[in-house]
Parts: sequence; C-alpha cells; structure tokens
Amino acid sequence: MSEVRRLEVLRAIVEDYVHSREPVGSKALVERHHLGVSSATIRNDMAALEEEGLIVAPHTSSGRIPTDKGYRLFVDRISDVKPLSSAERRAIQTLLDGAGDLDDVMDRTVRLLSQLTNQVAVIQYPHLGRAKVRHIEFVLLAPRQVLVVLIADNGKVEQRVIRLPEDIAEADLADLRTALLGTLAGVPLTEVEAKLAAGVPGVAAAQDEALRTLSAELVHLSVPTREERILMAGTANLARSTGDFPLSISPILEALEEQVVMLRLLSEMQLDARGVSVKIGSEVPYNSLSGTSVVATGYGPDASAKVGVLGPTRMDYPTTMAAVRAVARYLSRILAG
Amino acid sequence: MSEVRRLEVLRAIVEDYVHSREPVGSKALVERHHLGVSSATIRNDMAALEEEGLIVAPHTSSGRIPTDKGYRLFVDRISDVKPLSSAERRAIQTLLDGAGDLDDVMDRTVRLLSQLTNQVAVIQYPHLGRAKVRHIEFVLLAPRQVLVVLIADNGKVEQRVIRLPEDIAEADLADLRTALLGTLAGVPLTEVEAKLAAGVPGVAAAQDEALRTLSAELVHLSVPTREERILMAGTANLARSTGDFPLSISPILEALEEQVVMLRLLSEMQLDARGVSVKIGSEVPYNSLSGTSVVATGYGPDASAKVGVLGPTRMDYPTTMAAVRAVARYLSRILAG
DNA sequence: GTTAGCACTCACCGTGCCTAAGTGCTAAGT
DNA sequence: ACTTAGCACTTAGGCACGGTGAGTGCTAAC
Repeated sequence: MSEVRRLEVLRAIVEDYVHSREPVGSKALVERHHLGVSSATIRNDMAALEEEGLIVAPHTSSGRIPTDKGYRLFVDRISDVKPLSSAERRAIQTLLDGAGDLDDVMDRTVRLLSQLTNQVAVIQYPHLGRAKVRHIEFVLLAPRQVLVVLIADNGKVEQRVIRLPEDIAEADLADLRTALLGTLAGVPLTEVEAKLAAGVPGVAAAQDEALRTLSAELVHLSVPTREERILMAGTANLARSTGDFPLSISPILEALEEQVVMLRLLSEMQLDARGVSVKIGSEVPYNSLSGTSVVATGYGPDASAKVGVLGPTRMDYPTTMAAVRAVARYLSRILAG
Repeated sequence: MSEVRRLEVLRAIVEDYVHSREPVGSKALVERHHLGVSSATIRNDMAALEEEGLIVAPHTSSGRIPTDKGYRLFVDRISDVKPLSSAERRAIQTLLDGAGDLDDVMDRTVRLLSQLTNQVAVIQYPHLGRAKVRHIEFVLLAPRQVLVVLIADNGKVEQRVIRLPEDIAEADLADLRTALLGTLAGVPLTEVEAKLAAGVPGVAAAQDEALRTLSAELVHLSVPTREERILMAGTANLARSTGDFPLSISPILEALEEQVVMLRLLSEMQLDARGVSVKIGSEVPYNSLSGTSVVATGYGPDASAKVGVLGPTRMDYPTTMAAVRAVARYLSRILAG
C-alpha cells in the first residue's frame, strides 16, 4: 500500500467530488482515472484514508467524500495553483483598466472576482496606513452648521456635517481652520488625538467652545472609518448552490451583511508561502459559516487589506486560489500606478 | 350574494393565507372568522371571486390563494394601514437618533427597516437636487497628481485623484483654483458644464492644458454619482422564506446587486394617496423578480429619493406599508434637522 | 501487496393504498 | 333570491412495500 498512491487516490476523490457533487466510489474511480490497479486495491486505500480521517462515507454503503482535513491536505500538499486561462487574464485586464476612482475600482474588482469564481467575493477597503494630515477645510453651511473636511496625504477624504453649540462668523471659522491646520499639518492620523490634547495655540478665548467641538470631530474623522468597510458581490451564487450547504444559507447571508464579522474574519487570515490563505469548513471561526470555506489574500503596497471569496467547502480550490491571487495582483498594480 | 360579504371573504382569505402559507378552504374560513354564514355559502362566494380572477385554487381540490389581482384589490380597497406598535416606534426612534453622518444614517435606516418587516430593505441616497457649487479644492499630492474636491452647498462632497499631463507648481494650481472657483461659485451643479464651456477668465495661457484636465474632472464630479446608489439589508430574509418564491432566489439576489435595476425599479414607483407605492407580483416590471412585491415611498424634502422593501407576493401588506411609511417619516425628519 | 469474488447494507424509486381536506352541484329551506 | 345541508367526486400527501443498484468489507487465492 504505497504512500504516494494513497495521496493520488485522495486527490482523485477530491477532484471527482468537487465537480460531480456526489460521493465517489472505488469502481468509478478506477474508470475515470487510470491508476494502474483494481477497485479492490482502491478500497483498501480508501479504508486507510478513512482511518486517518481524510474521507468519510455519508451512509454505510455509499462512496466517500473528503473531510475538512482531507481538503486541507489536498490544498497544502497535493494541488498546484492552476494558471488562469488567457480569456480570464484578458477579462481581468479589460475590466479593471477601464476603472475610475477608488470606489469604482473596488466595485469592479469584487464583481469580477465573484464572476471568475462563481462564488461570493468580498473585499476590504485599503488601509490608510501611515497617512498624515494634509488639509483641513471648514465650510459654513448654515449659521451653526459646519462641514468638516479632513484630507490625508494619500488622497483619502473624510467629511461630515456637524452642528456648533452657538453661531460663529465666517472669519472666526477661517481663523480656527488656520490654527488647527497649523497644529495638525503633517501629523499622522493616528496621532491627531494626542496632538490636539496638547493644545492649539493662537485661538481667541471666545472661540473655545467651537474649537472643542471641531477638534472632537477631527479626532473622529481621523479614526479610519470607511477603510474599515467591506464590499461584496455574487451572493446569488450562494443561492444557486443550495445543497452544498448543510443548513440554510440565511445565516451565511446574515454574516456577510455584518461588516464586523467579515472584517474580523479577513483580518485573521494569515498568508501562507504561496501568497494565499485558505480556511476550510470547521477552520472558519464562526458557527454561522459552517460548511463554508474562505480563500483570501492581501493586496496593496503592504498587502494589509484583504480580498477573497467565500464558498461551499466543496469548492475548486486550485482555480479559486489562482483567481484570487491574480485579481489581487492586478489590483495592487492599479492602486500603485 | 352580497357584495360586501364577498370582499370580506377576500380579506379573510388574504389574511389567513399570509400568515399560514397554506391555501385556505371554506370550512376553515367560517371557523376562524365569525362570518354569520355556513361554509356552503362561502363556497359560492369563493366561486364568484375565482370567476373574477381574484383567487385561484392551486389544485383541483384544495383551498384558494389570492392572485396578484386579489392582493391588489385587498391593498387598494380593503386593508387599512396598521398603526405601529409602540415598541416599534421606540425602536425606530432610539436607533435613528443615535446616528452620525449621512452614511451612518442610511446604513442604520436600511437595517432597521429590514428588521421591522422581515424583508429585504432597499434605500436610495438622497438626490443632490438644486445644489450649487460652494467650494473647490485642489490638493497637490505628487508632481502630477492632484486631488480634486468639489463641495456643494447642501453638504455633499465629491472627490477624486487625477493625473495631470505635465508638472505644475503649487502656486499655479492655487491660481487655477481661484479662477475656477470665481467662475463656478454659486452655480447649480447641473450647469457646471455649460458655464465652463463659456470660458474661464484670468488663466495664464501656459496653464491651458492643466485647466482643461481639471475642468473635465469638475464636470465629472458635478454629475451625481453617489446619489445614484442604493443600499440594502436583510437578504437573509429572502433565504429564510424559500418556498414563497416560485423558482430560486438567486435571480432575485442578482437583481438586488444590480444597482441599475433597483434604481430604475424605485424610480418607477408612483406614490398613491396614502403616501406609499405598492407593486404586486406581475406588476413588478422585471421577470427575474417574479413572485415578489415591492413596497416603497419617498423621503427627504421633496420625497424624491426612495426607500422601501422587497418581499414575496405573499406578504403582510398593511404592516409592511406602515413600517415603510414610518421609517421614511423619521428619516425625513432627521435629514431636515 | 494485489486481486477476484461474494455476501451484505442501504439510499432511492416506483407502486399501490388510504386518508383528510376541499370542492361543485343539487335539492330543500327561508 | 339567497342560503344551507348533504353528497359524490377529486387529489395531495403520507405510508408501507419491494426491487434495484451502487458501494462496501472481508476472505481467500495469486
């Protein structure tokens, strides 16, 4: 009972099961793959694989299907990342090259990835990183209503309308802006709060109340908000492959809508040597996502923001991993350009 | 065979069917509602209602279920909009009062509505309306990279990073900003393009190339983009009520992800006298949405932006209509405040 | 270590049967 | 002119039954 053939059998089981959705038996296996042995031998191998917990038989007398552990071994040791077809490469290029601003790029990317993989795609907005304050703008919209705009040196703009406790003159507001900009220009966003707490010179005492309100808002804007958001696409693919999921798909949809859950999930993905991270079935740390696997990778200058797909455990890992990796690379290139 | 009792029978059928999911028969009807007649009489009424196309029997011998036409009559003539429970009113108030900026308000609103109705909620960003240019900002990020910011007097900010054809000095960029702001300040967004085409005075000939690039971008930003976007929540509710939908729910999820489709759908909803718009089953103008109904209404100062829910034809219309209307009112109040 | 053969298990499918719910219709009652 | 009781009729859905086929484990021979 050779070690290598047993792995070969596991690979064959995974591949057949992934594309037929049905438990695969020893006889079917020798027919479809030309392993040079008979079905009885395969049966022995299968018994050994089952012993190791790599495959299971759903019913006493039916073919075997891979366990999470089986998929894990397949992904780690057996499979190669498939190269994309040239048609796919072209699709990526043409779609992403036509993109406009950041929102547009993100939207196109996530849709593209869901189409390539026939799965749900998720993407996290890129991090602000070590961005610094570049500009501050206050716009008086109404007597006590001010639009506060914070522009970072990486091109990110955060804005919000707030109310002041009392009326303020346009000129006073301009003075406040000058004073605050003087204090904050070039300061990393992460240090805005500390810097403001240390005091803002050159502000008339009469404007103290307004200063406090505006400062509080600047602190608020300097905490990454939009960046902590994810986009998704292709939820229809979930519904299309019902039956791949043990229970209903509604808890999955709920988790997907819960940004916080997805953000934590993505942040827990550690890239492996091949540049992708795969969590399979029970490895996914949320009960509501049982029966699903996640394939993700980082993108952008420091690969800190994540992009990936979520699908049934029974998924074509090599192809999916290839698609995720390729899309992330194109995306990084575009963002760098 | 009195006219009023027939309508009463229709109402009873709709109400029973909506909350039991099962075809309702004549006997069950007389038991649950105290209509003062026997089941045989109800059978005659039912036959008449079926003749009019208001109800149908799925199988030769089973209870009746309402047709789209039946629901329509129910919504138009029989049902009253239910008042919300005080718990619901409180939920709306506490949730929306804690909201921050516009994005946050929208997000909370759409989640709230989906929870109240147990349906998929959709909301369209408010229109810019007759907003005018209030401010323009150019920020030099790199030798040829400029962040263009356009601020409208209603507080909306649009921004984008663009590349210039050649290097530009900080001072020259400031001059360009002054010139463009002089030309555009107070101009309605819809007329930005025409105004720029008429010429911008006070720009050195050397900056002509840069002026052209920047102007083009301002035109681009002045066309509403973000406003033409919708948010949704509660897709898990779709999956939970499988069986209410004739086919799969995946075409529905596809349509929901297709912003363009949803925008057109919402824009086609005409408010009726009661301030809500209802499209039932086949009245919804998209094949992929067969078996669904949409309940929507307008919100904001001119009620031009829409908010609503999408669910199975078999839906509790009175309650849903009440929830949609209530949420839209609170939302309008918050945006106005 | 591999193979052939064999007895065994069980999901799946079609069949037939029965029941419960519901209907339409007719004839009698108000 | 309605309403009602009664009755014959229809049919979805549940249940038992048996046959089939794919697949297994095991044993004995190669």
